[in-house]
Amino acid sequence: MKNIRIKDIAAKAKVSAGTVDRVLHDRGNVSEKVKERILKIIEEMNYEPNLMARALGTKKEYHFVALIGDPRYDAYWLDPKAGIQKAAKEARQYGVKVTLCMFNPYDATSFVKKAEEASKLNPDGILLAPMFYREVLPFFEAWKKQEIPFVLFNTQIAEFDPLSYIGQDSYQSGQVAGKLIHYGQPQGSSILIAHIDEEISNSAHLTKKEQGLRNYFIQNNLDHQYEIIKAELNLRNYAMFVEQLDSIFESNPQLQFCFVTTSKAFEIAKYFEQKFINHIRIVGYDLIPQNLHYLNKGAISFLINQNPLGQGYWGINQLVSHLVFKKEISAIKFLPLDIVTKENLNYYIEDSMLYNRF
Amino acid sequence: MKNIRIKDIAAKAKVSAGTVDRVLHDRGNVSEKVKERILKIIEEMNYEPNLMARALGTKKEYHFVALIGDPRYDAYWLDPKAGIQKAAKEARQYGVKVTLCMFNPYDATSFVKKAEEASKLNPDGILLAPMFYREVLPFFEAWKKQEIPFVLFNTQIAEFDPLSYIGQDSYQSGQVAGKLIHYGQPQGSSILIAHIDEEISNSAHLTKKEQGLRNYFIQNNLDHQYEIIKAELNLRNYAMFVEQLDSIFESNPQLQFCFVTTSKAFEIAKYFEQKFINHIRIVGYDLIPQNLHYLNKGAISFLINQNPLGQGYWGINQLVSHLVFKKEISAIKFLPLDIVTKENLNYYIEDSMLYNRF
DNA sequence: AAACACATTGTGTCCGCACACATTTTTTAT
DNA sequence: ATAAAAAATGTGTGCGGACACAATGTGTTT
Repeated sequence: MKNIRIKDIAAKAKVSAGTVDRVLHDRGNVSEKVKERILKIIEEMNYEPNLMARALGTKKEYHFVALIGDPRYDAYWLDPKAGIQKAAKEARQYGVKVTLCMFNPYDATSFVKKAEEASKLNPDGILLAPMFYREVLPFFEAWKKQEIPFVLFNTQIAEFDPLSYIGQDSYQSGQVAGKLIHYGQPQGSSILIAHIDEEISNSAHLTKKEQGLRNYFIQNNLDHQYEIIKAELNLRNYAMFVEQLDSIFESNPQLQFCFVTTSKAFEIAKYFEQKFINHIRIVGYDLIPQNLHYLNKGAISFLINQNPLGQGYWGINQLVSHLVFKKEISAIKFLPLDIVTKENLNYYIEDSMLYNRF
Repeated sequence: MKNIRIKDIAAKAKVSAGTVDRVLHDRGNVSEKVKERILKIIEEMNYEPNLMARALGTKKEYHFVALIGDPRYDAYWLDPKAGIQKAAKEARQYGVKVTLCMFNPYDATSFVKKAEEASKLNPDGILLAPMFYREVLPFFEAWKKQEIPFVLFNTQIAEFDPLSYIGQDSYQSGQVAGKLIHYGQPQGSSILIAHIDEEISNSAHLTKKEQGLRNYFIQNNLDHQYEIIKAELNLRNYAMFVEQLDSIFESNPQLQFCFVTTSKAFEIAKYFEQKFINHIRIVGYDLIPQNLHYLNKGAISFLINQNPLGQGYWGINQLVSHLVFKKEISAIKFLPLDIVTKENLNYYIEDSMLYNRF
């Protein structure tokens, strides 16, 4: 049994293909009676359009904008960028163009400026990492009014229903970190939670990671065995950063673990290296080169992979699926919480990430 | 600038589209001179065929056979089967049909019988899990003679170059297990390697996993701190299975870890449950329901995910990519060594993570 | 009843490619 | 030199869908 075509439906309904087409696209100019008959037949025959034929016939062009951090300020953004570009390349032959608007991830003003640029381009869809909560809200409203669908990634924001959110369950990643620490030291331990280099008030996901970790111990009735110390650190002033760490580790000699909620675990590793500290284990996020360096040296025990490349890729992919192929897409797409260590690292880098999962 | 079409190349080369087409498909009947000219232009203009138009235009039907284990004998095979079926469904509209041939994974004769069935169907391609090394070799030869391309998955066999191999690096997964054990007990420990329910002589991957584990400790100069005990166990006779375990744990009271190289970690967990043993940590393979039960209870610490669903999916996908879309495909596709624990489990089983492709 | 507006339905072409078939050019045989 | 065979090249159609446009049909106005 072959696939049902518009022709087949037209034949069964004793109308022409054009009429069926009008019904399919709800373009009107079809009598109620015929419309219902056709609709019923479509239902019965379980018609599914041939997406390739559809894409082939249409010459509509789609223009998407990706609003992401600029890798020149933070190398983390190399991966999302690469993922976006890969998706853009694949979608090019379907008439999709993607413009990158890259902001300074440390500067809200820059974000606003680039978001304005993005708006001015009047794209058919937007993919963005809404790093600055306060600043992004007015844009959400504007895009909604203009009916420009947008997909969020990297940072979850519940409000203002986007077309889709791609990212990780930050809370759950904190739980994973809890497990790794607990498994590494079942008798109990002293843990430093370090939020490095991101404004915590504007970054809900950092708090979620922290909560996930804390709740792991509470839920498992281990909270009296594990002491948790929290620190917000900033690298703008490196001397001060070191000073703060000095003070923390001097006053807490019993510390055995360090959980870094941002991609800056390597900074802690570097500090340990300089101070000849090697008894404190580090769990962090993101497979950026500096982190990998210390992962391979054994200074970092585990990294939780947020698959930034995949996030960028699937972000564009969602836009394409929805707008070009008019497929149903899921409103939220959690990527797996990959536990990465020196031994399985190879399979998480490169663009193998795109193929190896669905 | 739009995509280059055959027409564009034809115009530049001052020939007709038909001639370009002949060159593209190497169908001959083109003079050397013209062929080279066209080839050069194709190169220059960086032509990439429109795959949708290609798939649309051809009415050729493809018939693939998937030769896998029957889930009725071992629930492990549910996942590969599901992955294959998902890929088959997606590929259906390109004229692809997939027939499943499922053998009893504990019975080489059954494998041979089903492999013969598969051959008789004279398919355009075969995806198979070559579980029985000796028995599968003659089929490889036959298929090669018949020019039926085949893709291997699940079990790696180096010889008889298949179109592609999909699976895990078994050796490296042993290394991961080593890391998990070392991290959990840095001072050294006593480890049981359990090969359960598979004939080790016919399953090279079990040995590779073992080697990976052993070498982890050797490479890190820890081999004098970690004592490794090896056991080959069989579940045909459960009483004997228990007896063997009894004897092992009685004579090795210092055991702290158990590394199960097959998907039968839950059998060890069950045994521990019955014997009220809870100080020995288990690392195993495969997210099958029984394993997940004990993972959630905490009896199993980690499972290494072989992503069997993905293996099935990508196996069919490779055949489709190669034969239907005539894409270049990689000869080997290692899937990541996912470290799965209770806390990140959800993201490896939900099929909401089955990303849509376009 | 003719003229017209408007609602409804049908027809044809294009999208890019593959392949069958038609046509032209070149080579070979007589 | 000419016919026949072979090689090289060109042309046309269909795949399934989208959409512009053409062609009906229906009802209203004068």
